[in-house]
Amino acid sequence: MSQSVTVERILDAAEQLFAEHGFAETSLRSITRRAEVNLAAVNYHFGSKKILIQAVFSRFLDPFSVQLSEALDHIEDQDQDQDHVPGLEMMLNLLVDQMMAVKPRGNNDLSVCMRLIGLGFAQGQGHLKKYLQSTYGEVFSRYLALLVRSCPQMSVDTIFWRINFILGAAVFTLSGAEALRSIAEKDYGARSGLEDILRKMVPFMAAGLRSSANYTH
Amino acid sequence: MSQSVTVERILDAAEQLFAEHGFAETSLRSITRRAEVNLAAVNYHFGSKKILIQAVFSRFLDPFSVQLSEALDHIEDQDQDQDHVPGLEMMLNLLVDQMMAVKPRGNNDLSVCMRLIGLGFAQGQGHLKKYLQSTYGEVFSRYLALLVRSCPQMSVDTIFWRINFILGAAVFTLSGAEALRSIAEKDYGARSGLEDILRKMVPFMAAGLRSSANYTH
DNA sequence: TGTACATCAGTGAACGCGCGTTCACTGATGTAC
DNA sequence: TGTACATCAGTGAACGCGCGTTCACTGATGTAC
Repeated sequence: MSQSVTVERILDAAEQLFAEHGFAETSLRSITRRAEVNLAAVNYHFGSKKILIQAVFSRFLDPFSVQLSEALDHIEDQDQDQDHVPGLEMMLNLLVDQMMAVKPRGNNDLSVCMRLIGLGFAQGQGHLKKYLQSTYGEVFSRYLALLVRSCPQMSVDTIFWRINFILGAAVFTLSGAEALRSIAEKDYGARSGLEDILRKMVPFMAAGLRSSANYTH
Repeated sequence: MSQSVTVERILDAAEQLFAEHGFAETSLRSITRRAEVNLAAVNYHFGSKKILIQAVFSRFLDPFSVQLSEALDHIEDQDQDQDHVPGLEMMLNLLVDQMMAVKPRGNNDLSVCMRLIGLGFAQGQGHLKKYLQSTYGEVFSRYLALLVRSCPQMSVDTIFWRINFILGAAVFTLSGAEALRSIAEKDYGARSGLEDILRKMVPFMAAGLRSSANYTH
């Protein structure tokens, strides 16, 4: 193995603990205790806690962004040939497909990664936002451009805010997905997988994006 | 004044710094430095950092929840008399009205409070979620019951998830409202107040809640 | 084949620092007699 | 009116603790001659 087993153990433990308690609230001592490795190993392999946090994101975002990028290539190629614009639901489902397809590791828990994304948006950690922006910003922008093209003609302002609304709905729901699923099961006995939730979002988002009336009060 | 000026100074400073950096990342030393009060004053007046965090929320949520509760009383009374169900847009706009109406303090910045709510959802701070649930859960449930009644007939499962989607859109957008507004202004020169953003959400949310098709893939 | 050296993963113990909290104390104001 | 005591907001300095990071070191493996 090119990567040492210690590195993987640290990343596994860090991923779980960050998702449970947040970045600032998780100490290197708790991570190395769970990983059953020496405290100094984190700074030996990663250099600092900051870089460890970024590495946790890279491990699942790298394969995801590569796959998504290829899917976008495919769509752009098709468009050039046939000159047809993909539907809104198709574009949203594409993202769900890509999320479900990414299986970087055996023990990978998608909802843990979702929770990390949610935390990344909310928590301080300015370095993390800069890192995510500079590393994955381009793929994200490409997807957004295609999504906008699939929306009915509307003002830049309206599109801008509605994209933020759907982003918020996704991040919020998925970062709390674990908890929400158990509430749903307890309250009315519905067991839903992560994919079910994502698919439920599609018509909601499509309808929201399409809604015409700027309701005047 | 019944409340000492020191207490207000601490709450003002804590509110701003929590919103900027998060709860764990903000030290009592930085709060008391900005408030220009003695470090020990926090523990003297509040007892602990935990209770200070809760007090910051109480200061703006208490007046809000009282006003909202009165507005809900009014709607429930009207309904009994006239037996008509308020529209979805009306219910959503009601919430915006209440948010804009609450002016607990002169220097109050609504977007700072919104950001705190967003952080409260995302950050660890288990004690905070318990506190918010036990203190404001009842008003929230009452509003939700009325909102559900205004939705077209649909399954419990669909309603449950869609409520979470709109909650996410609201929390996410408002907690980053300050940053998003400056991006919008820089990118396409549109200046929008907080109320503008909230009103833009109404048709989006109404359309999302109403969307009928459970799009099959 | 044997020896000297380099590289590298990992370790144990300590470093200095900033944290939330505590405590004995001050000084101003109110109250009882 | 004067004195003794109680209450209360606020203070300065220190407490012990857990934090991220550093450093000298070990022991295994690879490489050169």
